Amino acid sequence: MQNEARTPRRQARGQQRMASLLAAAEQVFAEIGYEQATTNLIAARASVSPGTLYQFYPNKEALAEALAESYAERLRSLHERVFSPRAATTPLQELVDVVVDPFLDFHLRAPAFEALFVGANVSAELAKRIQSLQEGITERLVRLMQARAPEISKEDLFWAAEISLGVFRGVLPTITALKGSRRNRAIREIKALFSRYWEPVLEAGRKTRATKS
Amino acid sequence: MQNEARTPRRQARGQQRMASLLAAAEQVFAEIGYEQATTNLIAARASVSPGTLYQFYPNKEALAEALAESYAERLRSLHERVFSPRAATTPLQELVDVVVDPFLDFHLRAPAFEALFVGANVSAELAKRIQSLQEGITERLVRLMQARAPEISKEDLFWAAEISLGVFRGVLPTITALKGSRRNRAIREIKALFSRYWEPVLEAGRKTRATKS
Amino acid sequence: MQNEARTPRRQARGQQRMASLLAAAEQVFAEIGYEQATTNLIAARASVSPGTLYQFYPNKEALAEALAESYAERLRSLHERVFSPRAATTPLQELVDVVVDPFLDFHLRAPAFEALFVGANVSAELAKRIQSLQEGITERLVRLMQARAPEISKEDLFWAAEISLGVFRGVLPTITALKGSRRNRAIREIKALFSRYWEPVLEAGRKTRATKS
Amino acid sequence: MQNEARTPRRQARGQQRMASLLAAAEQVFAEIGYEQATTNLIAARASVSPGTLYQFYPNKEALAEALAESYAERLRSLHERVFSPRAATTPLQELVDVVVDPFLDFHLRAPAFEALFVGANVSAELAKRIQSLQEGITERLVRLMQARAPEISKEDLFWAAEISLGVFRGVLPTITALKGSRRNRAIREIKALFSRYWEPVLEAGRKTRATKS
DNA sequence: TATGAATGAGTGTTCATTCAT
DNA sequence: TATGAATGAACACTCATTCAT
Repeated sequence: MQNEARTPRRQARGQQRMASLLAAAEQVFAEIGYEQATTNLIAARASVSPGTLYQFYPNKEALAEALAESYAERLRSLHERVFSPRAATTPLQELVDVVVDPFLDFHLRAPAFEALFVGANVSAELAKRIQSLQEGITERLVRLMQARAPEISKEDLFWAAEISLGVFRGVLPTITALKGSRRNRAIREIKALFSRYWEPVLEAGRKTRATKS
Repeated sequence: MQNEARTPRRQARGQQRMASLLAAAEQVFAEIGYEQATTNLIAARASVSPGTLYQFYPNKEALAEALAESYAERLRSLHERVFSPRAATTPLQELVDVVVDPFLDFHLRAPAFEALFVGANVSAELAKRIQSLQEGITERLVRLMQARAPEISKEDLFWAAEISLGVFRGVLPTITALKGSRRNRAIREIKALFSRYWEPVLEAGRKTRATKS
Repeated sequence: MQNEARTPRRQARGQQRMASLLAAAEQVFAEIGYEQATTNLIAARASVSPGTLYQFYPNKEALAEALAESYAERLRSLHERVFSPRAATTPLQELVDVVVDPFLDFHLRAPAFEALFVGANVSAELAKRIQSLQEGITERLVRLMQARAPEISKEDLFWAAEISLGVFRGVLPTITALKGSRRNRAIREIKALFSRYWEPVLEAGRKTRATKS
Repeated sequence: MQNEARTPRRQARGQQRMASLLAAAEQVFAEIGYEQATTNLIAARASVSPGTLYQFYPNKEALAEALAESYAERLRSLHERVFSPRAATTPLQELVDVVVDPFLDFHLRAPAFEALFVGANVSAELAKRIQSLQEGITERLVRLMQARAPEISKEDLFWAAEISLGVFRGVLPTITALKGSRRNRAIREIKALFSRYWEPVLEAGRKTRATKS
């Protein structure tokens, strides 16, 4: 009787613990990086003992994995919103907003993403999953571009996407370090950059087609 | 007589050791980052015992400092070459080459630059010197842009420079990870990006001026 | 319910560990001195791993500090017993007993006192606290002498106290090295010394006063 | 020819090196103690390389041994001066001067004596030689006392000597720490102590004998 | 003879992980 | 389930001693 009543409650409490541990890990990874983060610090941040942490996550990397999984989930929903069929026909200015804003928003809400995804010394398995996540983004971006500029070779589009993502990663620290109007100024600048960079790629064909029709 | 011959030879050996230790440190920092790098590993990489390392460098940070000093020196000579008065009048395409190529070359020959200059837990003193190095680059870039586009506000130019450097940092890993023709392709792409991004900033005024004359 | 019972037990274990680590440190400091003592040796003496030591004491000096604190506490209670108002009127022979015996007892139960308090390379803070402890003893002794011999200058009393403490420190190793009846013989001798040394200082006035009354 | 000419010169230079190394070791031992002293520091103090130090002294303890030997030599000459037959008949006040002053002088000129002779972690062999040195002093003192007070048991005299030496060791740091008039004041005090302490031992018999005769 | 580079075991200390309670 | 004490290998760094020159 009691067991039947307790179990779900216990499980609920367990879920909460896992969530708060994960939140603590995210904070700590974001602040000092994956390798520098200690499991004792994460446990303390979550106000539990180290033993408790290990009851829910078998080791430090499991926290990274769970975080990566959560990020992957959020990225999936992001992709559905961003890379919709509509994106193929949106005007460029708007497209930049439609792509950049959600990604920025994602990164601001996923502060440990960079810490985990660049240079973290994780197991080969996790590294592979992380890589496939990144490649997933590239692929989606290539497909979006392809839909808008079918006359451009897939290879050219791949490089444009690859570089675009590099650019995004590069300016991210600048943006997260900024606040308020200065952050908005930086965001305007990076959007201007993408507009100018993508314009010949994504608009050339459209103009031609527009002329033709 | 013999003494005069011997002493320099021993000192030469010391200089060589310092160089090989620094090279080992650079390798290791680049591979696994400053904090993750262990002095024992660096010593082993240089095929000496830990004690030998400490005969030449009093602590781990001294290696970072020496490396930073060497990088600063190279950056100074880079700046002189890149930010010459001529750069104010070079055609944009050429300017991109003139700016991007040396910086790329520098980073390819300074593999630990990123590891040291981004997020390494170094002493306040070294951190300050590193920051001033970075700010020096931004400043030079702003000044170069100002010379070409005096009609644009200094603030706008600052943001353009800031974002440009972020972009550069962002694509660097992509480029260093590549080899041969694929690397060249990526470099072409990033140059295209800079051309398109800078064009309105740096050419608008020039065209106007050209028209006027 | 269980939690209330369990937690104190764990904490009790911690208290025991701290005590046994402190005892081990005291032993080792006494045997080979503060600087020569290694934390690994102390941990081994307490039959724990080095990590355990550091769970309770953040560093080697913290052990010295805790020991000093414990010694200071014992000294305070010693002072209350020894430097009572009664001491001003006790006959000299008895006074020697009343002063020497408790101090001897204290040192025999505080074997690391000398190792810590003479020449140990500790932090400035701890060194200051130790010095104030020592000065406290001198001061108390001077005050006691003053109560018995108000006609003698404070400076003379200060020197008598200073030298007395030096004497005590000097004979301490001799006494701790001895056992049984030989130790008692040495103690008798040192008491004879103090009697003869203090007699002119502490009795001259008393006799005069006695004669007068 | 050259060899015959060189050898003495070389040996002379070697003697100088050994002396300057020994002086450096004495300094360093006195300043930071035997264990804390590093051979590299001693070599640097003598302005030679570590290798040179080891050319003359096979290890750190050899320096201590040589120093102990030098101290033993000085002690021997001290003994001859102090423990002369005359000492048996000198008035007590004068005897105190005759004994205390040379010993104080010796210790002020042998600053590493204490560092070496109390608690230094040296080989059993050296420890034994050091102990025999100390016992030599006790023995001489006992014999001197015996000459003055033949009616007192040898055991009592032994304890008086033992404690006297402890006293001396105990006040030595106080005296070496002082300078000028304050040092003289302290020396007066310690002499007063010895006068009062030895008086019953050394004078009782004399008075009796004087009365008898 | 003199140098100073080289060694490597040993310091104090940290931290991912385990385990008794 | 939750605790926090316990572990021990590994880290940055030191130093007595050796050795090539």
